[in-house]
Amino acid sequence: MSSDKNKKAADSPENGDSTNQWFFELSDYLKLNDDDDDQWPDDDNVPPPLPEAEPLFFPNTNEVGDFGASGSGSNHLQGSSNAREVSGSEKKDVRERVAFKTKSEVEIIDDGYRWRKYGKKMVKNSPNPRNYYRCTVDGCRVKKRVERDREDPTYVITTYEGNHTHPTS
DNA sequence: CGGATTTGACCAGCGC
DNA sequence: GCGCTGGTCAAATCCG
Repeated sequence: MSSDKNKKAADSPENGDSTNQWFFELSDYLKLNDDDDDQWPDDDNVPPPLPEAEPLFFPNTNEVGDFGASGSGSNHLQGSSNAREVSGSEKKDVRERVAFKTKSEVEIIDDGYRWRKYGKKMVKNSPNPRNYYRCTVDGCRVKKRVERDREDPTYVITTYEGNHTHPTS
Protein backbone atom coordinates (compact mmCIF):
# COMPACT_ATOMS: atom_id res chain seq x y z
CA MET A 1 0.00 0.00 0.00
CA SER A 2 2.71 2.41 0.81
CA SER A 3 4.29 1.95 -2.58
CA ASP A 4 0.96 2.64 -4.11
CA LYS A 5 1.24 6.30 -3.39
CA ASN A 6 4.88 6.50 -4.26
CA LYS A 7 4.09 5.42 -7.76
CA LYS A 8 2.27 8.67 -8.23
CA ALA A 9 5.55 10.50 -8.03
CA ALA A 10 6.32 9.20 -11.49
CA ASP A 11 3.11 10.24 -13.05
CA SER A 12 4.91 12.86 -15.02
CA PRO A 13 5.01 12.05 -18.73
CA GLU A 14 8.53 13.30 -19.07
CA ASN A 15 9.56 11.10 -16.26
CA GLY A 16 8.56 7.84 -17.85
CA ASP A 17 11.07 8.00 -20.64
CA SER A 18 12.88 4.86 -19.67
CA THR A 19 9.97 2.50 -19.39
CA ASN A 20 7.21 4.23 -21.25
CA GLN A 21 8.95 4.92 -24.48
CA TRP A 22 5.75 4.29 -26.40
CA PHE A 23 3.94 6.63 -24.19
CA PHE A 24 6.67 9.16 -24.67
CA GLU A 25 6.34 8.76 -28.37
CA LEU A 26 2.73 9.73 -28.22
CA SER A 27 3.54 12.82 -26.24
CA ASP A 28 6.30 13.71 -28.63
CA TYR A 29 3.95 13.29 -31.54
CA LEU A 30 1.37 15.57 -30.05
CA LYS A 31 3.95 18.19 -29.25
CA LEU A 32 5.33 18.07 -32.75
CA ASN A 33 1.90 18.48 -34.15
CA ASP A 34 1.32 21.55 -32.08
CA ASP A 35 4.70 23.07 -32.73
CA ASP A 36 4.83 22.28 -36.39
CA ASP A 37 1.26 22.95 -37.30
CA ASP A 38 -0.05 25.13 -34.54
CA GLN A 39 -2.71 22.59 -33.79
CA TRP A 40 -5.26 20.35 -35.28
CA PRO A 41 -6.88 22.04 -38.25
CA ASP A 42 -10.55 22.65 -38.52
CA ASP A 43 -13.02 20.03 -37.59
CA ASP A 44 -12.98 19.03 -41.22
CA ASN A 45 -9.62 17.43 -40.81
CA VAL A 46 -8.92 14.72 -38.34
CA PRO A 47 -5.55 14.69 -36.64
CA PRO A 48 -3.73 11.86 -38.36
CA PRO A 49 -2.77 9.15 -35.91
CA LEU A 50 0.76 8.01 -35.48
CA PRO A 51 2.44 7.57 -38.85
CA GLU A 52 3.16 4.05 -37.84
CA ALA A 53 -0.14 3.48 -36.17
CA GLU A 54 -2.95 2.03 -38.13
CA PRO A 55 -6.38 3.56 -37.84
CA LEU A 56 -8.55 0.91 -36.36
CA PHE A 57 -12.26 0.77 -36.57
CA PHE A 58 -14.39 0.80 -33.48
CA PRO A 59 -17.10 -1.84 -33.57
CA ASN A 60 -19.12 0.65 -31.60
CA THR A 61 -20.52 -2.19 -29.61
CA ASN A 62 -18.23 -2.66 -26.67
CA GLU A 63 -14.67 -3.91 -26.93
CA VAL A 64 -11.97 -2.02 -28.71
CA GLY A 65 -11.54 -4.40 -31.55
CA ASP A 66 -8.18 -6.12 -31.67
CA PHE A 67 -6.54 -3.73 -29.33
CA GLY A 68 -6.18 -6.27 -26.60
CA ALA A 69 -5.61 -9.16 -28.93
CA SER A 70 -2.74 -7.39 -30.58
CA GLY A 71 -0.52 -8.00 -27.60
CA SER A 72 2.00 -9.70 -29.83
CA GLY A 73 4.53 -6.97 -29.30
CA SER A 74 4.39 -5.60 -32.80
CA ASN A 75 1.82 -2.92 -32.34
CA HIS A 76 2.47 -1.06 -29.16
CA LEU A 77 0.59 2.00 -30.07
CA GLN A 78 -2.46 2.16 -32.18
CA GLY A 79 -4.87 4.87 -33.13
CA SER A 80 -8.38 4.83 -34.32
CA SER A 81 -10.23 7.56 -36.11
CA ASN A 82 -13.89 7.27 -36.66
CA ALA A 83 -16.45 9.96 -37.16
CA ARG A 84 -19.90 9.53 -35.84
CA GLU A 85 -21.86 7.63 -38.39
CA VAL A 86 -25.60 7.71 -38.59
CA SER A 87 -27.60 4.97 -40.16
CA GLY A 88 -29.83 7.68 -41.61
CA SER A 89 -28.59 9.91 -44.39
CA GLU A 90 -27.37 13.03 -42.61
CA LYS A 91 -25.46 13.68 -39.50
CA LYS A 92 -25.65 16.81 -37.42
CA ASP A 93 -22.95 16.33 -34.90
CA VAL A 94 -20.03 15.02 -36.87
CA ARG A 95 -17.64 15.16 -33.98
CA GLU A 96 -14.40 13.44 -34.82
CA ARG A 97 -13.40 10.72 -32.50
CA VAL A 98 -9.82 9.59 -32.23
CA ALA A 99 -8.76 6.75 -30.02
CA PHE A 100 -5.19 5.99 -29.02
CA LYS A 101 -3.84 3.02 -27.22
CA THR A 102 -0.76 3.87 -25.26
CA LYS A 103 1.39 1.80 -22.97
CA SER A 104 1.64 3.66 -19.73
CA GLU A 105 1.40 2.95 -16.04
CA VAL A 106 -0.44 6.17 -15.45
CA GLU A 107 -3.62 7.41 -17.06
CA ILE A 108 -2.70 11.05 -16.71
CA ILE A 109 -1.06 11.65 -20.05
CA ASP A 110 0.06 15.21 -20.57
CA ASP A 111 -0.66 16.00 -24.21
CA GLY A 112 -0.07 19.71 -23.85
CA TYR A 113 -3.59 20.61 -22.91
CA ARG A 114 -5.25 21.03 -19.54
CA TRP A 115 -7.97 18.57 -18.66
CA ARG A 116 -10.46 18.56 -15.83
CA LYS A 117 -11.93 15.29 -14.69
CA TYR A 118 -15.70 15.52 -14.63
CA GLY A 119 -16.77 11.95 -14.11
CA LYS A 120 -15.83 8.38 -13.45
CA LYS A 121 -17.82 5.32 -14.40
CA MET A 122 -17.40 1.60 -14.04
CA VAL A 123 -17.92 -0.13 -17.35
CA LYS A 124 -19.03 -3.72 -17.61
CA ASN A 125 -16.62 -4.71 -20.36
CA SER A 126 -13.72 -3.62 -18.24
CA PRO A 127 -12.76 -4.41 -14.65
CA ASN A 128 -11.36 -0.92 -14.49
CA PRO A 129 -13.26 2.36 -14.23
CA ARG A 130 -13.47 4.79 -17.10
CA ASN A 131 -12.49 8.42 -16.54
CA TYR A 132 -14.03 11.37 -18.33
CA TYR A 133 -12.00 14.52 -18.91
CA ARG A 134 -12.93 17.84 -20.44
CA CYS A 135 -10.77 20.71 -21.73
CA THR A 136 -10.63 23.50 -19.19
CA VAL A 137 -10.23 26.15 -21.87
CA ASP A 138 -13.30 28.29 -22.21
CA GLY A 139 -14.89 27.75 -25.58
CA CYS A 140 -13.18 24.43 -26.15
CA ARG A 141 -15.59 21.56 -25.92
CA VAL A 142 -13.05 18.84 -26.48
CA LYS A 143 -13.62 15.79 -24.36
CA LYS A 144 -11.30 12.96 -23.51
CA ARG A 145 -12.09 9.47 -22.31
CA VAL A 146 -9.43 7.44 -20.56
CA GLU A 147 -9.70 3.81 -19.64
CA ARG A 148 -7.35 0.91 -19.11
CA ASP A 149 -7.21 -2.04 -21.41
CA ARG A 150 -9.27 -4.97 -20.27
CA GLU A 151 -6.61 -7.59 -20.90
CA ASP A 152 -3.57 -5.39 -20.66
CA PRO A 153 -3.78 -3.04 -17.69
CA THR A 154 -0.43 -1.72 -18.79
CA TYR A 155 -2.13 -0.19 -21.79
CA VAL A 156 -4.24 2.92 -21.59
CA ILE A 157 -6.89 3.71 -24.16
CA THR A 158 -7.38 7.43 -24.64
CA THR A 159 -10.26 8.61 -26.77
CA TYR A 160 -10.37 12.23 -27.89
CA GLU A 161 -13.67 13.69 -28.99
CA GLY A 162 -13.74 16.99 -30.87
CA ASN A 163 -11.01 19.39 -31.89
CA HIS A 164 -9.15 22.00 -29.91
CA THR A 165 -9.84 25.51 -31.12
CA HIS A 166 -6.96 27.04 -29.23
CA PRO A 167 -3.19 26.67 -28.94
CA THR A 168 -1.73 24.44 -26.31
CA SER A 169 -0.22 27.41 -24.64
C1' DC B 1 -8.78 32.11 -2.60
C1' DG B 2 -8.97 29.63 -6.73
C1' DG B 3 -8.81 25.73 -9.19
C1' DA B 4 -9.00 20.90 -9.47
C1' DT B 5 -10.70 16.58 -7.92
C1' DT B 6 -14.13 13.28 -5.96
C1' DT B 7 -18.42 10.72 -5.51
C1' DG B 8 -23.29 10.21 -6.15
C1' DA B 9 -27.41 10.92 -8.45
C1' DC B 10 -29.99 11.90 -12.60
C1' DC B 11 -31.04 11.51 -17.31
C1' DA B 12 -31.22 9.63 -21.97
C1' DG B 13 -30.96 6.06 -25.36
C1' DC B 14 -31.37 1.28 -26.57
C1' DG B 15 -32.57 -3.53 -26.14
C1' DC B 16 -35.58 -7.12 -24.98
C1' DG C 1 -42.99 -1.14 -20.40
C1' DC C 2 -38.97 -2.11 -17.81
C1' DG C 3 -34.17 -2.64 -17.10
C1' DC C 4 -29.45 -1.61 -18.06
C1' DT C 5 -25.48 1.03 -19.51
C1' DG C 6 -23.24 5.01 -20.53
C1' DG C 7 -22.67 9.85 -20.06
C1' DT C 8 -23.09 14.29 -17.75
C1' DC C 9 -23.83 17.61 -14.02
C1' DA C 10 -23.62 19.29 -9.45
C1' DA C 11 -22.08 19.88 -4.64
C1' DA C 12 -18.60 19.16 -1.42
C1' DT C 13 -13.82 18.71 -0.39
C1' DC C 14 -8.78 19.21 -0.69
C1' DC C 15 -4.45 21.14 -2.26
C1' DG C 16 -1.26 24.68 -3.73
